[in-house]
Amino acid sequence: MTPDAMDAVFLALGNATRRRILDIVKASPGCNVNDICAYFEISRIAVMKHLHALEDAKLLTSEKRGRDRRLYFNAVPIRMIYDRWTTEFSSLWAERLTRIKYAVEGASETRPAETKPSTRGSIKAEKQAKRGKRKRDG
Amino acid sequence: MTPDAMDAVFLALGNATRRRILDIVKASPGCNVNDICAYFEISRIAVMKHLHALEDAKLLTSEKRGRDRRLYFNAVPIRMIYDRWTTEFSSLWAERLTRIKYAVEGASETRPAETKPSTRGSIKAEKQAKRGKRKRDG
DNA sequence: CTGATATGTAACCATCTGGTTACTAATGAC
DNA sequence: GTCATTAGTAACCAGATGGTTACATATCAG
Repeated sequence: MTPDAMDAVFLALGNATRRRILDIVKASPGCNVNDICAYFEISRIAVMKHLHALEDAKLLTSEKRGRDRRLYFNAVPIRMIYDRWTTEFSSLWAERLTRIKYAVEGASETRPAETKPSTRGSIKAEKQAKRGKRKRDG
Repeated sequence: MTPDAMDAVFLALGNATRRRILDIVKASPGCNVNDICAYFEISRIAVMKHLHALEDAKLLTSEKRGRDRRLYFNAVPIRMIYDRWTTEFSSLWAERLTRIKYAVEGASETRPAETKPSTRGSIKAEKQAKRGKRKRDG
């Protein structure tokens, strides 16, 4: 799953109205735009923008049927994130809250420090000031 | 999990830089702000804003230690969404892609229609027009 | 055809987002 | 104490987001 696709999915889900729309379409597949509008106080155009966002994220599919646009829920993107998380973070599901414990109790003096800080890039100044001295290594 | 909390989590995850930051902190718990900055070309202030967003979403915790702010990953919010999805959408994990098939093949004449369209709210006009006249006569 | 319904498009506006620079404050090393 | 380092705050800016109104098009019911 490309980062852009992921952005689209998370951003689409990052709005309560859109999550509600998703729930509604999931509950009544084949409904049209006005059906969705009936649930909200915002304008039809606003609803359509939400629908576009959800379609961009591929969380909804739609099909033109006469005057209507029929809407359907699509679980695939959620499934893909689900899969990523279950693999990516699977160890954490096992650990549960142990990371919190670590953060509070375990971290006193040790600093695991960096893993691969590549560029040491400098925006303007700020990092230029660092050139002279370096410490904390020996 | 409150809708606002959910918004915060999804919006925090809806940005590739923030997801990368999350990965970095997860890989090196206890790192400080400058450690994170070393991975990016953007300014430290921009990184801090991302860190604030992640802390708002409770995806990161931090602890002030001398000059440094030490950062730790927190899996709880992701775990909660994970749990919501596995229960909320569990049937869909079974169905897999059948909803797509339905959308393309199954939906021909039937319209499951609404489930509880409440208000029939009207923003300004648009829905007012549904009772009386029309204007498109010129 | 006439007119109502359903969707689509365009232009506008306020606020949020993600970035910047400039400056301030606290702490650690010598 | 002095000064570099780390973090925080404030003000600014371009572009995205989420909302609006006005208008346009397409289809369905007579």
